[in-house]
Amino acid sequence: MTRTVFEKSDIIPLVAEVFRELGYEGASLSKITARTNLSKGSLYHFFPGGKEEMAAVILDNVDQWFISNIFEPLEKSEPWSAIDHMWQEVDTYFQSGQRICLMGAFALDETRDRFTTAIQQYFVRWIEALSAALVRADVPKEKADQISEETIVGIQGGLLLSRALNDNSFFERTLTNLIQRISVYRN
Amino acid sequence: MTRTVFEKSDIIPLVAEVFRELGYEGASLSKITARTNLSKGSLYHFFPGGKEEMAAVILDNVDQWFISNIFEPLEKSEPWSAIDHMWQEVDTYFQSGQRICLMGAFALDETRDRFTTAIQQYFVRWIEALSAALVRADVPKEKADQISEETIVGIQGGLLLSRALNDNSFFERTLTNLIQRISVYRN
DNA sequence: GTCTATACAGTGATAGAC
DNA sequence: GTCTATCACTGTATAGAC
Repeated sequence: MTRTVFEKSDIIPLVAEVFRELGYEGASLSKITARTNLSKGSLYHFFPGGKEEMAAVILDNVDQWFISNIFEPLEKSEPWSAIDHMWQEVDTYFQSGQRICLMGAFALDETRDRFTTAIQQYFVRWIEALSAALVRADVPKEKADQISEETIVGIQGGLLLSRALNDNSFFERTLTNLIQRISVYRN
Repeated sequence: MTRTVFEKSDIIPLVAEVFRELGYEGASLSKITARTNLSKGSLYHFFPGGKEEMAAVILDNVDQWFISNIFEPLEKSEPWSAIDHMWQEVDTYFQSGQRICLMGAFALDETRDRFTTAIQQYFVRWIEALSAALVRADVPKEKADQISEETIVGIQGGLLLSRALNDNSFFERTLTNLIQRISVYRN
């Protein structure tokens, strides 16, 4: 019998999706085994620290993705092209609002206290990277900080309400408004 | 031995706080018995439907509170005084960002699917009530809808980030910005 | 590296005494 | 209306065969 052998990197996105859909407490090992087609034994081979390690690795993975695809461009590339790029990446990453933000979801219950620094760093870096880009685009620092915070607030709030209302168009509408609002500072 | 006899209405806020802190899955009956000083037997006396009924009753309670204190004023009172009143109530209800929104938290995992209509109705009514107030304040309907959505998005996103960053000042800052933004339409 | 079998604490829920 | 005792089940985690 042929058996598909998985690498850890193949499993992570599968497990991530379970956490995303069910939350930390809701993502039971049985749900995870069902989704990955891996037994508990195998899961513990990859993640000796169990469920908590799985979540930690996944959060790190999410963070790395955002660093590569969003934060570093904001920090290094030409500001407005990086910002334009951010909107595209955000829209596809969150699947137009059908996918939630794991960092945000974990922040809303006591799961936050397990992963305090990971969650905090993610949002701090996002806000600071966007603000820095705006500053490089000649927006005054104080104003840039404010717009950046409002933008990340808008993205997270938009994702939440998109799910709460079960309305796919809601997140798109939120993004459109945010883009319009930030574009005022374009020359 | 004197025993304090509880009424259902006394228990609800205690149980609500457990759900708020731990989420639906995290709020185990043992945590709830500990917080209420009531045995499982007593809890099932008040809530024969168990945990799901507890959450449903609590969500209904939250909804009723918002209807009385925020939605109806927005729908009936002088628009700008109702909106001013909303900001005050929101700030104290969410304890300047230290308390999360149960409706929002439940929306972010599969708990949403247990309470779809309750969550949906809450946010729909809030958005529509605020928009209606703005329309009565002579803001064009389309613009009013947009501002209203942006405002509720801002409140929810602000609550989320306030917790994620563990920064009490964040929610206050968000509220200040939202108030400033909406006040542009004041005459 | 994958599995099955198992341990054992905790889960939501019920029965029945007081 | 409150409790204790107990239920069946699921939770995370581990041991050890292959």
